[in-house]
Amino acid sequence: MAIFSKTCEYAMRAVFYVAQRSHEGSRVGIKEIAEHINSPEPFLAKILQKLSREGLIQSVKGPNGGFYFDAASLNRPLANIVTAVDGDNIFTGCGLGLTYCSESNPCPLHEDFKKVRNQITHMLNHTTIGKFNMGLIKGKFTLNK
Amino acid sequence: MAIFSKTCEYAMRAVFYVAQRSHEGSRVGIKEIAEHINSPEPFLAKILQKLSREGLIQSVKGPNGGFYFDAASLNRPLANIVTAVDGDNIFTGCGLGLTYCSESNPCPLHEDFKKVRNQITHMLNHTTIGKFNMGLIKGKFTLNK
DNA sequence: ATAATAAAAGATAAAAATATCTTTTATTAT
DNA sequence: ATAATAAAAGATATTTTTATCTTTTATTAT
Repeated sequence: MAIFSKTCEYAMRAVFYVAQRSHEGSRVGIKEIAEHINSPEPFLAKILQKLSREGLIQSVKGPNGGFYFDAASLNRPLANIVTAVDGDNIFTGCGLGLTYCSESNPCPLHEDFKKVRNQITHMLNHTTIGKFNMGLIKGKFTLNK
Repeated sequence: MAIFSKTCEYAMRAVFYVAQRSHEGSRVGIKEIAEHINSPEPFLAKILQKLSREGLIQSVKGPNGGFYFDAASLNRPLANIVTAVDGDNIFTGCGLGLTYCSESNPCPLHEDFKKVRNQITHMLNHTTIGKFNMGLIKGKFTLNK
């Protein structure tokens, strides 16, 4: 069991890949994205459709079409993507799955778990979609396998 | 999507409840546990059976039987429970789900994600199964809903 | 206008996680 | 020994997540 769902992992990897290609001035088709991030193509299509509907990623149909990010979108935090595909439970939920748990009425793990959530929140809010463009272009990172 | 699976949430809540009752000198049946932590009884049974097989929780069959923790088990870290039910992906896995990702060949999120994992690892290793017994007995915490 | 391209949408399928039910085995008290 | 109790084990069912397939719609180039 991983921290993020498969859906979310694919979404994050796809977003990083599309961001890099957008930075280079290209649009990129589903097939190419799926190949480069090693995800099932039709499943990824569904994920990107959702992001597209929410305006988090841009797309155009037809020849030379594909997905891309405009300048504003490249500066959005990864947190937006995670929320869109997985909801906000990871930012706010109780570690023991208790609904009563809150700052004023904490569960046993609350204080420790809060630190974990804060770390996740910080990470996802401070990672912009375009943050790794240079590293990806330079081949410092890869997103497949 | 929560950090831990439902299975794992139930396991942790159950363990805390049984620990408290063990501290009081009682064994406790599946039905009572399930009621107090608000989990489906037969599903919880499977989870506890697994923990029992691995020697992480003690049990006796028959009248006056039930689950309990011996002194040694009360001092085990919660991490053992999590590993038993969910594996060790949460302690070691990559945030983007990449298998190549490692300290020497990191993915883009590696450094930030490492902090998250370390926080989780620390929390689960420093929380013993019996840690909240007093808080639970005094009614400072509850484990249902 | 037409053909080609690629995303969007809708319907369906497979796998995994979650949940339930039934039978068996071990233990205790009588 | 017998009856009662409670966990263990095995088989089955449901739900959610993950994955696929087909049809439609929009865009571009000719």
